[in-house]
Amino acid sequence: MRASKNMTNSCKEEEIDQLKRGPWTLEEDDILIHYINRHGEGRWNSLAKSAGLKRTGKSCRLRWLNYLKPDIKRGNLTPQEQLVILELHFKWGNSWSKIARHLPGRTDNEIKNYWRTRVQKQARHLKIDSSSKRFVEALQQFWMPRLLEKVEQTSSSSTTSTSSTLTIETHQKNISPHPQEEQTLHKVLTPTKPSNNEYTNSSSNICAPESSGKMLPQLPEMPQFYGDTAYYNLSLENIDSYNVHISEFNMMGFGQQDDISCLNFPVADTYDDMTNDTYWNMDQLW
DNA sequence: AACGACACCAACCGCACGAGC
DNA sequence: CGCTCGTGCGGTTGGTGTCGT
Repeated sequence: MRASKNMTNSCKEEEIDQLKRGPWTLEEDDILIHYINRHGEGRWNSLAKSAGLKRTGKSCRLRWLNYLKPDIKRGNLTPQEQLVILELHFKWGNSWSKIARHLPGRTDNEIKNYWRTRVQKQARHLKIDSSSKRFVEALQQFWMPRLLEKVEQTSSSSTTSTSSTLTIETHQKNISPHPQEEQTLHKVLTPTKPSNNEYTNSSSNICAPESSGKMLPQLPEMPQFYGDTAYYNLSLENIDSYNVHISEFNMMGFGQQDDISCLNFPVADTYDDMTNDTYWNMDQLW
C-alpha cells in the first residue's frame, strides 16, 4: 500500500518535473485555442492533459483568460477605462476581478498591472502611501479631473463615437481657496470651444445631475477662452465636491450602471505639495 | 556602442473556497 | 468529517523593451 502510494507520488513528481513553465509559444497557444474551440473551457487540468499541453491546468486557464480569449481587448487603457478603474478602486479596493467585470475585454491582471505600475508610481512620486486617504483624495482632486478632461476632449473631437456625457454636480461648503487647484478644477469644467466662437449653455457636456439636463447654477454663462481651452470665472471657495456622472461611455457591459455612473470627487483640504503639476506625471497616464 | 536603470506586463505562486466523494 | 480537485483571487516575480548616460 505504502509502496503504491510512494509510486503515485513519484509519478506525480515526475509529471510536475515534465511540466513546462515560462512564456507560451505560438504552437502552444494554437493548441490551446483549437482545443477550447472544439471542447470548450473548464476542467483545466484534464483539458491540459487531453490537449497534450505540458502545462498545468492553472497555466492554461491563465493563458486563455488573460491573453487568448477572443474578446480580450489589447492596447492602452482609455481615459474612460482609467476613470472607471480609479473610481471602482475607491469603492472596492484591490478587488481586481470585480473591477474587471465592469471593463469588458480587460482582465483583472491588466487592471492590477495598471494600478501597480501607473497609479502606485504616482504615489511613490508624491511620497504618499498609495493606500492612504491622502492619496485617494489627491487622485480624486488632480488625476481624475485630468482624465475627465481627456475624456471630454476625446468625445468632442470624435464625431462618430457615442459621446460621453459628463454631469457635474457641486455642493456648497467653505474651503480655503488655492490658486493652482482653482485652475485645475476650472479646466475640468472646460467645454470644447465652439467652432463659431460662440458658447451656449446648451452644451451637452455639462449638465445637472440625474441626467435632468438642468444647467448648474454655479456655472457662469460665459467661459474665458485661452487658446482652445475655456476657463470659467468660477470661485471654488464654495465648492465642496463634484459628482461626475458618466452616462454614456461608449463601452459595452455597463449594465450595472447605477454602481458606477456617479463618480464622486470630494474636494479635500489643501495640498500644498501636490497642486504643482510637476508632481503629476500626466504623460504616463495614457 | 555599451551599460545600467527603469517600466511594463505575462506568468507564476500561494492561499481560499466550494463541490464532490 | 476530512480529503482531493477545480477554480478563482490577489500578490509577486522575472523577462524584455526602452530610455538615458
